[in-house]
Amino acid sequence: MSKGNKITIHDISKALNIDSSTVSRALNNSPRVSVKTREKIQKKATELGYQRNSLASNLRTNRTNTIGVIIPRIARHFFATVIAGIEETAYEEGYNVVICQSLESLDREIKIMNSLASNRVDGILISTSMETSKFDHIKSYLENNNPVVFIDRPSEAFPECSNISIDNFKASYDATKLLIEKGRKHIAHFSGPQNIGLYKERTEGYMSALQEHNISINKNYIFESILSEEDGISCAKKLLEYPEIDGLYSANDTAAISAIQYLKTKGIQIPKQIAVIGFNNDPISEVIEPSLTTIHQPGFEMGKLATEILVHQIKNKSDKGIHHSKILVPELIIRKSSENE
Amino acid sequence: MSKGNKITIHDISKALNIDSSTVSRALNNSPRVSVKTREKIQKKATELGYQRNSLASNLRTNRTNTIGVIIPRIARHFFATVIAGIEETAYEEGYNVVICQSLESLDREIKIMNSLASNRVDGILISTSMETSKFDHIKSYLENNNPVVFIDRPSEAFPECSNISIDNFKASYDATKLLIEKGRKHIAHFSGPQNIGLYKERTEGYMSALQEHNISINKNYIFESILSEEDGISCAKKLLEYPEIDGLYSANDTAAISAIQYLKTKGIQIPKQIAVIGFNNDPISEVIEPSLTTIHQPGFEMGKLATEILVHQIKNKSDKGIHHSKILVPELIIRKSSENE
DNA sequence: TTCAAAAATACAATCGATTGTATTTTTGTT
DNA sequence: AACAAAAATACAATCGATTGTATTTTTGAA
Repeated sequence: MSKGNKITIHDISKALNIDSSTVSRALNNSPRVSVKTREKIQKKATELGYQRNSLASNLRTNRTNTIGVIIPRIARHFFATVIAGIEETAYEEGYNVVICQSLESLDREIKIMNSLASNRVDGILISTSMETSKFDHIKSYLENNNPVVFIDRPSEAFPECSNISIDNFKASYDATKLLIEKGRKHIAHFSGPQNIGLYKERTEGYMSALQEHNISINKNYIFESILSEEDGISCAKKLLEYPEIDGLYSANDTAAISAIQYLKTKGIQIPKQIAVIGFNNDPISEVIEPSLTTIHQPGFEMGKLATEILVHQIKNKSDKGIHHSKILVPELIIRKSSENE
Repeated sequence: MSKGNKITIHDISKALNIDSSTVSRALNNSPRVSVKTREKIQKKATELGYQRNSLASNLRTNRTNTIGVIIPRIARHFFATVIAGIEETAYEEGYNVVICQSLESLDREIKIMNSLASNRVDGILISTSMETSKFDHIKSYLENNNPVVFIDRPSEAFPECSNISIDNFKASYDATKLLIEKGRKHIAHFSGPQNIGLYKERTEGYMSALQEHNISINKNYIFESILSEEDGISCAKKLLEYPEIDGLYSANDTAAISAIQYLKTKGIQIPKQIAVIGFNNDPISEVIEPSLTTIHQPGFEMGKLATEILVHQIKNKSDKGIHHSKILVPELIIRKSSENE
């Protein structure tokens, strides 16, 4: 037993002189096995330390009861909440979850996708990497009749797939509007890579709010980067070249926070001189001083919703081709960094 | 092809009129297949969109090239860095990684363990949950001749297993000593569950530093909890009942940070009135004001090291029973919360 | 040209569980 | 007691890939 030779149903079968098919059925609580035999078999199974070999089972049944999840980075607060939502729903529905991080690399994303496919997960939830502009890997997975649901970063490439996202335009519009209402006239924007729809929408929301309030758009006030901590600092440096700037809307918290810290070292008073709004509601945003006004994305619900849709598609393969996309509404959380005391 | 009927080696075999064994060997680049046939087969494979069924392959070979990882919570900064280290080494060595979070629940930990075992992962890296005081699930996994390496929360229950941990005693001792050297006389301690070795060691380090500096230990100054955000606040409340307290060493950053925030609302000046040191070097610790003196654990290296050992054990099953435990040295990061200006 | 050695390929069993069908046993009715 | 129906169990094929052994083909030296 402790020799590492794993116990199989055939071992139980031999030990009790009962056919392995009956053993299999007994262990799966099939009504085709009498209660008496079933109990005998289950007792022997625990006695021998039997543990089902899922590889064999999944191979035979052609199902793994497993959902693959591909996200850029598990350490990011937003994605951590998405995962929590995914796991909650998945476990309720009896599915296992395999979490993989692409680290924003297309190459890794492709490798992960192949690995999940070859391990025959029943479906995939994906938030594509920043580098993902080709979709061949997703296309070929879909062509094998596997369901995919996109989270947070929707893909126009597959109209038959569901997208769970938020209204980035509106969130950005509202954030920028708040700054305008607070009397800010020269509002800068830290924007993300414009090839990613989500960041493009955020920039558009910003611009639209300015326009509708008759503030002309100054391209010099828009600083594009991948919004890392370092980018926040270097963009803040550039921002200081325009002393008239009195407001900043950053497309994520990371850059907003490092910018605030840098600006404070330069003696700039936040929010008095420059009011700041971020995006994501990272835990740090509540702790930094001044606390950061930001936009909360309902990550947990997004995860739940995406999983519900995916599970539905797994269970009803015929439903393929019908998308159930949802655009959720994020919430503007007003803290001190945007207020005039 | 797009009907969802996955292509197998037998489809390729029929299409080319070559035996499936040769197809299998060709796809695995076996030298037993001539270059000419191999290329023909590989061409046809891509043409048909073939993708290896890992379930079948793993069942046959009795290896999955996969490492299971069980940790309490992926969202915690320390564990996120551990995972980064694990993934880096694992991928270098050609292993996949399955990450699972127990959410500090023994029940979930057991379920995950069974699932990983039944999916026949080649080995498991585990940081046990706070609730884990029985080890039957680990024992039975080990008895099946599978390797396990413990990370961060070592287990004395299995002397044959490797533990990768840090010197919690020394780290705590050093932190407390720093507070003493800064002239603090009445130092409180937020301690974690004492049934967990790691937290016990931290408390002992604290006590030992006091003793060696001839400061008597006041049990009232030790506040035990699971060190959540809420615990930080409630312990801080209790701490205020002892106005003489002028120093605080918390066994994690989370509690230290929420305590600081609470104390600030009560008009307490940090570090002037109470100097604070945390544990973990969470990203927030750098941002909070005053920035938090804390202890950095080398999570990335711990992950790498643990994975190296596990992979070694997987490859050399005979090595079982020889442990290669390592105790790494954490680093005290001195910031403002412990300084006298 | 012949033939043994080497190279290439084919055959067939196997991994462990599932499941449709066939067979045996039990049950209950007359 | 006889027998059909129902219940319980056994038989055997299968999922897709791997691998030891057997067979066929090719190569090259005599």
